[in-house]
Amino acid sequence: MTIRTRFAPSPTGFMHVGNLRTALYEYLVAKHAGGTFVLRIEDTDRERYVEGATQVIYDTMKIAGLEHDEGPDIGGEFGPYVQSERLSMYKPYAEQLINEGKAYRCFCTKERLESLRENADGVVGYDRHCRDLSAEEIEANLNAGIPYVIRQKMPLDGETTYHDFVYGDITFPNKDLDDQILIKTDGFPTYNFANVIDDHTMGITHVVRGSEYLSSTPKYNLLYEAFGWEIPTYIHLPLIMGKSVDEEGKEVISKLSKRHGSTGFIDLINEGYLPEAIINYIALLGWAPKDTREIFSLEELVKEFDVSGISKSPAVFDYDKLAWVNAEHIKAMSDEEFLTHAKPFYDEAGVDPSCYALLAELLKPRITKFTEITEKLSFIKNYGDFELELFEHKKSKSTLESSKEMLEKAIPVLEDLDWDREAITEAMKTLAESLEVKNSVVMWPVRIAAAGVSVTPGGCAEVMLLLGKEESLKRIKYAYSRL
RNA sequence: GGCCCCAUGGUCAAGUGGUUAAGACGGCGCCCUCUCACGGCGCAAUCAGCGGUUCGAAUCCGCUUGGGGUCACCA
Repeated sequence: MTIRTRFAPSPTGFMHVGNLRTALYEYLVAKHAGGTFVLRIEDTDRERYVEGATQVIYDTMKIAGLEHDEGPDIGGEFGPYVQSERLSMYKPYAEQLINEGKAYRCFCTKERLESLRENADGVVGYDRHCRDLSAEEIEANLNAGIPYVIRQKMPLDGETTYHDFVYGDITFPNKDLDDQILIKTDGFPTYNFANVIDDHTMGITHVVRGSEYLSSTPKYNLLYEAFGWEIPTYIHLPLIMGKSVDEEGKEVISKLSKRHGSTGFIDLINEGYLPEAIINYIALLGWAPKDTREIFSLEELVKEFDVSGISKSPAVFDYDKLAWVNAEHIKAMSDEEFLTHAKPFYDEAGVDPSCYALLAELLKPRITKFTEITEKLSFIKNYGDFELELFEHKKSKSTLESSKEMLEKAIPVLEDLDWDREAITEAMKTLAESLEVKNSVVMWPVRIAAAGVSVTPGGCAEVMLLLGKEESLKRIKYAYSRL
């Protein structure tokens, strides 16, 4: 039997990383076993419909690399894959249940249900008022055109146990199960009902979803049983949590949501995180490989993923670790790949194309996100009357006096030099040697004079290479004049 | 509040009766070094508590505590 999993998002226009992580695991569960990954759009809530939101889902899946085998855009033999196009098929299933005495029409008004809740101490469900209406009453209500919903008859006693692949056996008392609504007044199915019908008719074998569904799963199973359908394998995932601070300034941990900052996939991308790094990181939230490896490509995850590595406890989303994973992916890039990402920032910083190779080498170990390039290279365009104290550096044995002397000696040397890395470095070392001082005594002031800032991505030779011979000498002479 | 789930350092986590309780992020220190990184080395930091079971518990059981989830004509 081939494994079939599905990702069933609602088109809200926003792909939360929690949803993406669920999609990723669904993809991995299927692909690791050579199975099929299905995309289904759950758009039954007409009030929440957002224009273009479905496209956001396609785009996100594509950027993330989670390509589905069946879906609204590419078809498949179990279509349609958009719930709103399947609307006509749900009600007959519910009516079948009514005929078999497993479901019933409920004519209660919303007002009645609300008052039911208001009068209760705690939170209680429906009082099953319409469960045993007589045939005459039903007939009369129907003839009077009173709107109704269809509810499932839950067993009144006993308990329901189901097995989850990661949480094991879970048992619920049946009396706590509400007579859930299957079909709404408007004739549309509820999410839970449509889900079961769709999963079954689409041949889904493994239901992978967040653990917030743990407590509604018995209801799903009772539905499968009512129809006599085979119950799928359940794989519930630990929740992704976020840290935030409440009104009293206390740190609280709760299900990751918008209040925790950038939690949308696109937000993260805009902040400079790589899709593959995000995928890599969220794969590690709630799952651990058999060895201690942490950096994976999607293909490698498919190969290494194993359901037994999924943990049960919630995981807090850690931006620091995400940043580290991102940096690791950057370091592993080829120069060509690095350039395609860095190019926009190079253009902004005013980088000469002849420096691309050098920059790849300099920047790869120095940046966590590509967006940091702008700041790292700002010295190329910006140069002014920086504080002369920058020339003083205790460890490098550099002082204002020594700096003045070193620049004076370095200028003529630099002037008739072939402008390449080896030459510059060697010349500076030779100069230091001839003056019987440490390398740093000459290199420090030269670098500071050229860059105008104390922190640069590279040493004096690299900085001057990025600036070019003319600009470098111009700056150094100017700095010398200020001393 | 009822029900369900969870519980190893600040965070992610390995561990399935006998280990000096891995590893990673972050933090701190040292080395390398013309700055910053990278890299290398090292340090601090964890089995929530209490009872059992056992020759022996992070590992099994119970209770307590703590955390989370869920209780819609939303998905």
